[in-house]
Amino acid sequence: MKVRTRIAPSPTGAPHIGTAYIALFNYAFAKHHGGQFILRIEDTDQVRSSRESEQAIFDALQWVGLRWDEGPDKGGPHGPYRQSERTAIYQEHSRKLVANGAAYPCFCTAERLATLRREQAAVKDGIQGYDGRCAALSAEETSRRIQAGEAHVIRLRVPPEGECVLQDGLRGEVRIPWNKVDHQVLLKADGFPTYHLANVVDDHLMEITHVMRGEEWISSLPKHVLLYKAFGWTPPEFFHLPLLRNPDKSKLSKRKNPVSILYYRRAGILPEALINYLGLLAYSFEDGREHFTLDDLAATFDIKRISLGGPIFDIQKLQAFNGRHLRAMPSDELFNRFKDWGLNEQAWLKILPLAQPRLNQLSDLVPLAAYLFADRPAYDPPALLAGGIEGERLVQLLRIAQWEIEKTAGWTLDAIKQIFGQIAEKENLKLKQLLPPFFVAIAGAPVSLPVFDSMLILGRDMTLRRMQYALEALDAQGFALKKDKLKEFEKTYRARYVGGE
RNA sequence: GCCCCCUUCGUCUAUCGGUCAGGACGCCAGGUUCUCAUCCUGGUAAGGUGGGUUCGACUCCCGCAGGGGGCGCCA
Repeated sequence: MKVRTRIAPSPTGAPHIGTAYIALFNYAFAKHHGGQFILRIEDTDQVRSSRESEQAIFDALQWVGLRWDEGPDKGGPHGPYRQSERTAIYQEHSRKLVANGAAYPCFCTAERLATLRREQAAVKDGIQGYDGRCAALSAEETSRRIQAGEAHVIRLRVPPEGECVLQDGLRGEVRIPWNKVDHQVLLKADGFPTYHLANVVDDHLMEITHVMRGEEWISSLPKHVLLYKAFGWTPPEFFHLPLLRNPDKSKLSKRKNPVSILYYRRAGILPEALINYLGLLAYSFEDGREHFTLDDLAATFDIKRISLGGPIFDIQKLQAFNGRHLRAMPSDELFNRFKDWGLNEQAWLKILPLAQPRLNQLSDLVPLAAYLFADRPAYDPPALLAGGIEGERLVQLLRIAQWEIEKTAGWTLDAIKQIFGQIAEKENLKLKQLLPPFFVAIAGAPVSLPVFDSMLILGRDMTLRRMQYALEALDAQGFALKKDKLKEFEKTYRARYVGGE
């Protein structure tokens, strides 16, 4: 049997470091067994998915050197590799499930479900999940309502009792009572599949033999094996890998850590160092070596050597490994790395028009532009407040800027101008009043090259990171929004910015 | 609240019942270096807890505790 593994990211937001981490093990396993590694884009969430983000995933995975054998950009015998282009396949499979009784149409509205959830939450010790109302509908009523054009989803029929016995390649047997498994929606009212249906159908059709994915999926494994069974398919082997964590041990999140692969690239992390570090998390070589390449990992990979405690993503150690790689390089190679990284003619040609009006001597240029090549610009935290905006207010403004920056479709000068123009307007500030702290956050000083152009040059991920650095600097001075206040504020923000644009 | 998973230095990990519990990052100290960094040497620091099983448990089993994940027409 030919080994086939896959990485199946969702193109929402920045390409996640966790994607590279899971992809790494899938890649290593496939290559170790002379098999194939497939990239599939899971863009069934029409609202959150974007082509821009998909492209960023391609770039990020390519950058770290995880080459896929089949994927949306290069095709293959089992395409299309983008789930949004496979809806007919899912619908057809969904029909099969309804026909053989493994699934059923459900007409319950979002409101009823919300009420149901609220009621269930109120009952202590109560059961959770769909109550199965539509599962009991007669065939006549069901078809009559469908004929009438009533909106409906397709739900998975789950055994009412008993236990689902699962096999996880790392943990062995896992048992989950069926009555704890929800009647999962498989096909949404818009005709798009949910993760569960699309994932199972695709993994089978794409002949995936080994599924290595995040541990967060283990509790939906019963649904997945049930689906394989309902289709009459042999399930692949499953391996649930431990999740990357923040220093506080929660699941790695962008609120607490930079998670964009592109940020690390911009910050000057070498792809081979990132791979080396990621491979060190949850995995160890039998011979104890700690410095290795992707090829080394693939050559010796043994999935049984994955350890199960969720590793904390430690940026400091990543930097230490990066430094070792960097220092070991011959100068000429290092020089080439700098050029690839962005210290090149192209970059200077972008910077020069901004710097030229400010030059008196040639020697002025590099100091003026230094912050564009830094990770964290150096400044005294109080400098952020010099513009006159009070600390807590500034925290709010930085947050708003982050949310708006994440939300915006393209990263262009116009988009950036619009973001800050809008913030100034909605917050009742002149741009001139709003911007000083942003100059400091981005450039490290209240005067610098134009800040919007700087953001454009730095890129979205690095811009976001500098907002985060500024928030940290403010936090150190006692200005921060605590968890609940932040949530509250985010609601206010949504109402003002997202609702009424 | 319910279900599932996990548990060795601060952090990443090694250990296939018998080890002075090893390595790496961090930190500390010393050496090299015009300074700093690098590099080298040394040090610091760990088996959550209570029961079993066993001649012997970090290692196997059970309870508890702690941590994490899941409980969406998100993935």
